[in-house]
Amino acid sequence: MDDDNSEKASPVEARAVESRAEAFQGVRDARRSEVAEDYVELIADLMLEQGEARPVDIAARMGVTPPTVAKTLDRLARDGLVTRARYRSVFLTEEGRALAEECRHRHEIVLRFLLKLGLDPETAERDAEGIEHHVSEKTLKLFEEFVSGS
Amino acid sequence: MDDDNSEKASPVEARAVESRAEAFQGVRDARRSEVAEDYVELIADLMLEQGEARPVDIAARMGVTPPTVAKTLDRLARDGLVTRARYRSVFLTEEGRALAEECRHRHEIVLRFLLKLGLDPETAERDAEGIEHHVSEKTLKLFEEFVSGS
DNA sequence: GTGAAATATTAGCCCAGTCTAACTTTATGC
DNA sequence: GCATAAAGTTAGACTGGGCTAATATTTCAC
Repeated sequence: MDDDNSEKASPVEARAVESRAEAFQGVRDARRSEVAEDYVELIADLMLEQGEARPVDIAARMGVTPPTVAKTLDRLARDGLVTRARYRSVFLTEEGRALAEECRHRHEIVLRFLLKLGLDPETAERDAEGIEHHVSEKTLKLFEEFVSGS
Repeated sequence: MDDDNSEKASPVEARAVESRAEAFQGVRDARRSEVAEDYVELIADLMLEQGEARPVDIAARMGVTPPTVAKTLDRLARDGLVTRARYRSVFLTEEGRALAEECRHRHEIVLRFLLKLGLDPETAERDAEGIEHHVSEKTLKLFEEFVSGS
């Protein structure tokens, strides 16, 4: 594979290694914010549907237990995405609303893209949920073009 | 939004909630195995390139520190994906090789798909890294068709 | 073959995200 | 309006995945 086959890395190789490492770094960063994005998106949905976002409903839709929701909401509050009062529903801050809107938009595009590609709605929804957090702006743009194109 | 606007959920709504919860559950499952997949894929690459996979090289390419690699490798060994001896390179088990091959295949398809869509190689590599773990068999099939088609 | 450099490991810390069990508060039915 | 049910919280545990600092081992140059 190498021109020298030993461990003295060429500058070109070093650059490739670095770039690869950055890619993984990026994926890890995305992972960290995934849960937060899922929550704010869901909270926005619930507020639309029911006028408020109750932890018990968040738990049901996320498929986790209420204590997990509580801990996560504390973190979101700490990070300025939601406001909450004990034993009350949770609400989005301005920042939270903005993030939710951005996520909804991204989710929408990815979903429509998958559907246009010919995927069944059920699978499209599942895959979109996982994919949406890992799609760069450039890719999203291409997805958008593909959806509206022809 | 609702026909009744109260909290007594209809069976249809209950089904939707359940389905949503399962989707998130699936994403969480995928997240759990992502790191393992990245490691076995990388180990396979390194063995091809250099004949062996050393922790120090894994660390460099993953963009993490050697202790993190050590801990992860222990987990992979526990899960039967790699074998290792102290102070020695790591090797894939049969199961690990199979997983690596499957990942390589998936990665390849996702990457080629993104490139065909018109994405630049750098971004395509980054996005593929994140997306590949969240693509269902059905979607992969569609990607494959898209790549070979026309 | 020995000493320095490179590599690998261990110990110990942190945070996120999940859980169960136990407890508190709020909401509801009668 | 009170008892009970529902919802929310707290406490405590576990796992994964990251880190730094310190230690152990191997490799390599000479």
